[in-house]
Amino acid sequence: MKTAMWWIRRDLRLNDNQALTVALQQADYVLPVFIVDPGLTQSDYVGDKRLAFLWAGLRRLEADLQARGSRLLVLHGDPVTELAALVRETGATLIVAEADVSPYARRRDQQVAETLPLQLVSGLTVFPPDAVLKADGTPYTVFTPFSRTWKTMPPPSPDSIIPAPERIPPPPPPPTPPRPHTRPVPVAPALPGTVPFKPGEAEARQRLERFKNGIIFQYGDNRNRVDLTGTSGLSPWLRFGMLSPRQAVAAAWQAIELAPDEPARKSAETWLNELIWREFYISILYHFPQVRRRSFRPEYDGIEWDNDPAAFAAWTEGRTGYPIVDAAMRQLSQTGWMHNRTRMITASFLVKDLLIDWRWGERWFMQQLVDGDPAANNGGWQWTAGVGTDAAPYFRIFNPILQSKKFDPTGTYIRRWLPELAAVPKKHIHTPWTMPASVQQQSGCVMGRHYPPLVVDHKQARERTLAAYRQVKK
DNA sequence: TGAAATGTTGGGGCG
DNA sequence: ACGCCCCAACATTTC
Repeated sequence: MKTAMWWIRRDLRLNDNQALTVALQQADYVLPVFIVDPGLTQSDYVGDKRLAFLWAGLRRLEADLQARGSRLLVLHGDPVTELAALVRETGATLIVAEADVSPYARRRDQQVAETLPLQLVSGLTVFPPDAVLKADGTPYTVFTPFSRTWKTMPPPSPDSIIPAPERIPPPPPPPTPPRPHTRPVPVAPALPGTVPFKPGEAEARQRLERFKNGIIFQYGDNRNRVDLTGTSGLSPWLRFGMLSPRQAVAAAWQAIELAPDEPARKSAETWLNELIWREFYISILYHFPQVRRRSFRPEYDGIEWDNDPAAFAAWTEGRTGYPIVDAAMRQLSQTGWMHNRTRMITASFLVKDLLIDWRWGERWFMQQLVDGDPAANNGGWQWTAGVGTDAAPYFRIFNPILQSKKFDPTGTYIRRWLPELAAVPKKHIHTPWTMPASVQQQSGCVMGRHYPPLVVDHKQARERTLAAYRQVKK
């Protein structure tokens, strides 16, 4: 009788799980195992909020496994060592895992595969990165042609989504007692009260269903409005595979077909495009792993950044004096999530107003975001900084005041995250420094006392950045 | 998935 | 009546 391990990494789901399916097909017993790898949990690019979501997600997965006659084994340590020991103890002849693309994950899996029977299975994306290539066999570096080819490939239909197995047969108890370092999921700092994410695939499916039947049809108009619920909000679940990309894409196609009118159809297509952006950046990280450390266009690594630690602290703590930036940075540190539009605004502000290396911002986002994903986060930052694939031209600089007026027209978002501005009149909400002294008194928001002065003047900052970028251009 | 600077046009006030 | 100027509104170019 054959035992396979299902090595869980970022596929915390029983539905539509290709790795689990392969393990069940190829063995009589399946042993689900998660390894708490200090190389990951103690990285500079990880933070409490994402870890807490992961631990809570594992507990949920454990319950789902127990309902199917199985259990979750959680090991702590180096994956190569732990898996080798576990193979010895259980006599497992196969380890199945969903392939991952980050340089760390690929190095790790390569080491495991040198000595152990590791089989990697697709599932992180709808199509594996090797399957979406230009006619000459090289990878795309521009989004639009990538998405065109991607869309010509057969989409996942609703009935191709693999249902959760009814039973996952556990291996017979091992002859030796469990090793002492086989411990349960770390009792993590519970999710801070303000982090609004309930882990698990049931929650993910519910949210997808709700989104698919309503919000998606106004996505085109509302997705950029930071004061509305216009986005899917599914990123934390996608990040840990509590929702499979195939499930998301199948839902998008369904919505496209069921759309009542043309604008609704366009809206659903726009959301599908966002899912394709995710696949694009995963493909970029796979084919160009060096982007993790360097700009995709290396000439831009010659930029003379200002990198002022005080300015960086003002940015991280949400006290730049620009309300839209500060509101977003507080939303991030309080909830572990930020609206996509404000991700662009705050990123542009760090790079092009403060002239701070985009990697500083990339790291901070990874430390704060529950949905922090190396590929998408890196791609987004390089895009904003104008140093990446298909990037915004370097001279495309967001004006934080105009962006604020456009995408938070009533100031609702600002007031939600910056209570000190709650009573500031609409006229001044995007530019509180323009309040006359009497209005400052009335609204209980005195500049310099209740709210900080501007850390930089946008107009001057813009000129400085254009000069710095021009410098390396020539 | 930008914004600022510069150019063009045309209506209206006014001498 | 007419030309001049101002400037809003829009278009184009530039960063």
